[in-house]
Amino acid sequence: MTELNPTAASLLGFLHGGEASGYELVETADLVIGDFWSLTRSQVYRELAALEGRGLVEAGPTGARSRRPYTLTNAGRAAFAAWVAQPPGPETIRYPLLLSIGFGSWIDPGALLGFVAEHRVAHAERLAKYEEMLAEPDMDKYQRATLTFGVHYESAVLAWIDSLPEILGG
Amino acid sequence: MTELNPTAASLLGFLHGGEASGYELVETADLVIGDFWSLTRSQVYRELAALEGRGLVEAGPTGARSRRPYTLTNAGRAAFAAWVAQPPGPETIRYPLLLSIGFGSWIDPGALLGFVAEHRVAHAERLAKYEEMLAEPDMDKYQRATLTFGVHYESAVLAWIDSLPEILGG
DNA sequence: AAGGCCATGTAACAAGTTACATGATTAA
DNA sequence: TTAATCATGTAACTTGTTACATGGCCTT
Repeated sequence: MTELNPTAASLLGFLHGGEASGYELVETADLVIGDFWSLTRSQVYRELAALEGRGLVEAGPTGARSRRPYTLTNAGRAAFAAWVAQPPGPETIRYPLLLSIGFGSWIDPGALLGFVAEHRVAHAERLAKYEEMLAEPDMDKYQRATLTFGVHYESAVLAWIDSLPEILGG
Repeated sequence: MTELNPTAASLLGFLHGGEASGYELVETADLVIGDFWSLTRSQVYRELAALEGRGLVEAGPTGARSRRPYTLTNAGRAAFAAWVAQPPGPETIRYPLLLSIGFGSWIDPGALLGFVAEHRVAHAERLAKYEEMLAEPDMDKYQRATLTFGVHYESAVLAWIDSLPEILGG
């Protein structure tokens, strides 16, 4: 039994909440883990097909708009349980802005600072979003933990951005 | 002329420093951008082949151990210049530990904190490494800027980790 | 001169992205 | 009742990963 990849495992995780179509799973995943685990529609459909092939999920009868509702099987529940018990791997970050800065000597200084400024806006917005969400008092402590990561991360990025003029300016 | 992807563009960037084999480029890239732009050997060879096909690099005569030294062409230099002038895209993060925490209600609490603790060690080490590197007085300001990101990032992760017992413990 | 290591590269596969297709709903 | 929109999915392509192959180099 080949290992589950984190994307497939997450789908199994979400299916614990009851049946869902691929489309709905994408929505849920985007909302719940999308900020630290990117995935796309096509991926989800492919994983669901693979999971069905392995007997970890079952598709119910096709409904309107060719909606195919998936449910967990017992094997799927077991596979998920085995997966969550494993230690998670290291994170990967791919940060194009850092490439721009790393190759900054080939860029017009004004343009470079412009890139950074534009970038800053998006981070400030996400930080605000996370803080707003955290204000919600009755929230699952696990989601609170992941949101708190978001706050720390975005704050760090903003602090770093604000330190750049001093580093690059001189 | 299709766009360059950031990996290919980075290779062109490094080739400004003179000829290099694929192997050497992997080493350089790992060292210089590896912490925020992961890439693998196979990718590099594939990109080099593609770049050669587009006339952006040229392979010199094959040497010992079938080493193939690549050099930039003028077209390559131009393509790189065009690429660095573009605004960089958003970063992507994939953080398996956050998945574990998000699905934390299915994990034994002790095991979860164990995962976190193990993770913490790696981050503390990287933070120390970055700080040590920054102590070097005569360093390119662009590298200093990217290293400073590393310091902010790792510090944020550590602070977040240290806040977890309070969030999850209660 | 034999054994192990290291530099170099390739091939096969898995995961991720982009662009497209289609048939319900809903709103004008 | 037609047009717009939305839910749903597929196909083609690009990127990323893992595992393997090979032959020069160094050490004893």
